[in-house]
Amino acid sequence: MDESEQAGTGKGQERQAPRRSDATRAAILNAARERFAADGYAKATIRAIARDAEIDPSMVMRYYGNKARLFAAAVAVDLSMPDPATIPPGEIGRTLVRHFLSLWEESEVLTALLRAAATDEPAAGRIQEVLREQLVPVARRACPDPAQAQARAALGASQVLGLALTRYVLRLPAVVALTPEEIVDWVGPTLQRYLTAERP
Amino acid sequence: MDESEQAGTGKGQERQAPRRSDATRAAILNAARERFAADGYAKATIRAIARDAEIDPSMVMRYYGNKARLFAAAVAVDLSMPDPATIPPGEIGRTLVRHFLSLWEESEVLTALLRAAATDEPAAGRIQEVLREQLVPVARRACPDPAQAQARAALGASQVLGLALTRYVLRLPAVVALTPEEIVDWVGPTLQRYLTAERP
DNA sequence: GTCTATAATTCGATAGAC
DNA sequence: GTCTATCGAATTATAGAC
Repeated sequence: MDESEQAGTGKGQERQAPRRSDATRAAILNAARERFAADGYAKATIRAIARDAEIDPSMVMRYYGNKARLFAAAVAVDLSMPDPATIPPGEIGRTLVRHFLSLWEESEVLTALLRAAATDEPAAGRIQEVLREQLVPVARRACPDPAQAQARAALGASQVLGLALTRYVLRLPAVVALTPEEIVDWVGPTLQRYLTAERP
Repeated sequence: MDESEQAGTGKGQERQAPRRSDATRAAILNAARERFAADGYAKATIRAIARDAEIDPSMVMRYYGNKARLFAAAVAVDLSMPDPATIPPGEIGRTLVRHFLSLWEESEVLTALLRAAATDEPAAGRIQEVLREQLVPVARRACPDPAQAQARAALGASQVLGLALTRYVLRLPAVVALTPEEIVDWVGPTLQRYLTAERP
């Protein structure tokens, strides 16, 4: 969260007195996340985001410059991946599935990023960065042959993103109907095998 | 392929003499598939599709009425799913993965449909139809408890669509780098388990 | 900081000449 | 069947008054 640049006229501001614009900026980001998650990058208009945030569209431009920068600010992602060393070896798959499910359900950031990535190349690039910086390291520590960590992380990403796609983006009824426990029971072993099993 | 309505002035046409417009219509559909696959529904403009097909944009409207109908015509999908009864029981997962890989690579129809579905609700609805009509029946015949066919098909769809998303839509380098053989070896057992294993 | 007005594009869709 | 011309709507983005 780096919303602390540009102090305008940088005169002495009270420590606990946030700038008047802070509330506005936060409202914009929240509205942007919702709209990007619901409509994707192209259909989420600055006008609609501003209407949701109950401000004037020109303020969005004033604070974030253009639509691409607003999107980038709205989808800053921290997966907070657990350290595989702290997980019982046989429970890595199930633990990761539980972690991902709570990530996707506690915020709309990931849904916004995934939906936008399907048609916006910069967003697809960000997903690639997130995987490389936050998922591959986990695979490297969890799998028996670190040289294969990239391939194993790729397979895991295909299953995790596929679950997210069908459940939160496409909302296929049969996938939405699955309970979190069913998902953990079925998909956990898949991740476990992709990350830790010997080569097939 | 039902491009055989509206014979214009329906006078006697030779059997083997296709209407002059047939070539144009086919060129439009091919260009539309490519553009929808590459750009998604919103960014694929009728103007760009017409330019690729080397015709006038107004012809697209004349033949297909509007953009939504053009898209529907361009993404008519037949998965040609094999009958599980003809597959060795232990090879169902691997056979299906091979089948899906060749489907996604021989045409851009599925990529176009998936990319559009992320931001266009009608397209997402079509994916749901395809799954219900063409994938669930396979699951019903392959799995031990037909009552669970929907859930098992949903899990399989999450993995298959996740693979397609990461490989053909997002083009994550680590997923693109996987060879078809590696994918069959790793993902085959996943589908096998989702479709045929006892409940976990 | 906030808002009005508008510039500059771009798109889907239509009308009509040939 | 094919093309020109254009309408009407929507968008991002900017300039400037208050």
